[in-house]
Amino acid sequence: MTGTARSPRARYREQTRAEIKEIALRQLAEGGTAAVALTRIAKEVGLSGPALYRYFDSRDALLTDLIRDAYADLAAAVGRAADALVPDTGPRARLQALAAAVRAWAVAEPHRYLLIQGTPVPGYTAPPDTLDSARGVLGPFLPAFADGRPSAAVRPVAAQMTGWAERDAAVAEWVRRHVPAGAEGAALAGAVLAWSHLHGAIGLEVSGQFEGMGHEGATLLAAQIDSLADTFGLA
Amino acid sequence: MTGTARSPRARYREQTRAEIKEIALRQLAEGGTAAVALTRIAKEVGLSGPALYRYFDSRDALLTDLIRDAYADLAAAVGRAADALVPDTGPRARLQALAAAVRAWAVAEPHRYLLIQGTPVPGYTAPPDTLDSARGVLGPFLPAFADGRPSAAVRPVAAQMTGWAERDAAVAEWVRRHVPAGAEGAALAGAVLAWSHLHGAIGLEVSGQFEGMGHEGATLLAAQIDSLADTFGLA
DNA sequence: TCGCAACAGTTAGAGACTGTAACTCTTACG
DNA sequence: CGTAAGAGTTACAGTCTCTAACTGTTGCGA
Repeated sequence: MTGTARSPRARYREQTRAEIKEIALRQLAEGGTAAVALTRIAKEVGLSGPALYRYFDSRDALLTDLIRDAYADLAAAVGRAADALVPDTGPRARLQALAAAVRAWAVAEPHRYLLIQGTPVPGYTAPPDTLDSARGVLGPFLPAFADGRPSAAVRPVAAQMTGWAERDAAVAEWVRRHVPAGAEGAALAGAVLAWSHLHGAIGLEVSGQFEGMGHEGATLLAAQIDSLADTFGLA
Repeated sequence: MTGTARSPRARYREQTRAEIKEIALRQLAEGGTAAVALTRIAKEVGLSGPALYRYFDSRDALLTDLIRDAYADLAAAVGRAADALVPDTGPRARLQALAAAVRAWAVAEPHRYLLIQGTPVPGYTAPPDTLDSARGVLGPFLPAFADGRPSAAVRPVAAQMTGWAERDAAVAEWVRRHVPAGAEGAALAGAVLAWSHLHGAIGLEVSGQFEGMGHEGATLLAAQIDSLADTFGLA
């Protein structure tokens, strides 16, 4: 690996950065984004205030790093779930497994999920690599739709997605890494729809809007994913 | 109406509160929740700092008020859309119209939508009347599912919803106001699923995650709602 | 081996913000 | 018309981000 162990100084630096992030995550879990305060982190790590600016350009930079980490972590979780599937898993079961993996990650670390999905923090500091990160999460979903036959309801989406893949070479290349040629539109549409379903069901659950009702979460998401599989005629 | 004009003092008070909220909304639109600052509001309204605490107990109280207003506004928009439907509108068309109304409101005022759907602000200060507010938005969706036949995919959700309605009298009463008896489970399931679909598609669009792709938003939501109508066998 | 540049850390402080305390002026109303 | 409630004020304590200017340390090349 690159960057793991260079000079002793660089190693120490990485270690301190990691410690800062760890404390920031704890604060995030305890009080949301607003509770992440550099001064308090500094106190906890035994440094005095401005020293943290040696490690992060600003509070926003720290949060951005946290966001990137969360995306990577989620993508890894999804990837692990995909790898754990037995080879002859049907597309429907694959979909359910991947969706469950996303939800499990989100429920286990709600604050980190909210960090990803909520409005970033200040204005719209959408980092440019957000799209790539989303691709990392969504990639394993693509193959499930390779043999899908989109119903009339979602065919307009598939058409738009085909157009997108034709215009954007990077996207086309990404899709082609997961899916045989010819199925780009359907696969993309399926992935985006899956994303939207995940965002809806998990977002509601994680922001605690399912308090009164006998908590389902898993049931709701499973139902939506099952419907999605129906919509694409998956086996 | 009650509370419109009482004493001259009370009237002035209401006026000032309204002015404060107006400025707060502008700040919200310009820089997100973090940009709403009492001191700057005070400066703009011509008062000096702590005077605002005569009108709002705290910054959070102000934001909570903004959230309540946003919910009420959205519910009103949905209600208006429902009232505008011609009497013999089919359930599928009704669903599409209501969903489009929600999306239109959200796209017109993204910051207010994010205020509603995102993590409130600090921790989880979920106001107790959030559920009622959500009901106000969701109520008009219920009748669309009165004659619905949930598919196997969503039947587990309907079952859970039936159980919920049996346990929670307030919910049961609310549902019964919109839907004939016997259809509670299906109607509730449809409404919650619709909510989740809306949350997913609109949330992604409003947080700007659809940048690269040929912007759809409306297409995606329409497709999801159409699928939902399929799932419930709506005409 | 030594010198110095890059690095890690410090204190001091400016500026924005939330919220409290103590006080004064004004006005509605009994 | 006297007074209590309300609207507003200044002063201030405390938290936070971030900059400036300075000091101590370390590792690396000459």
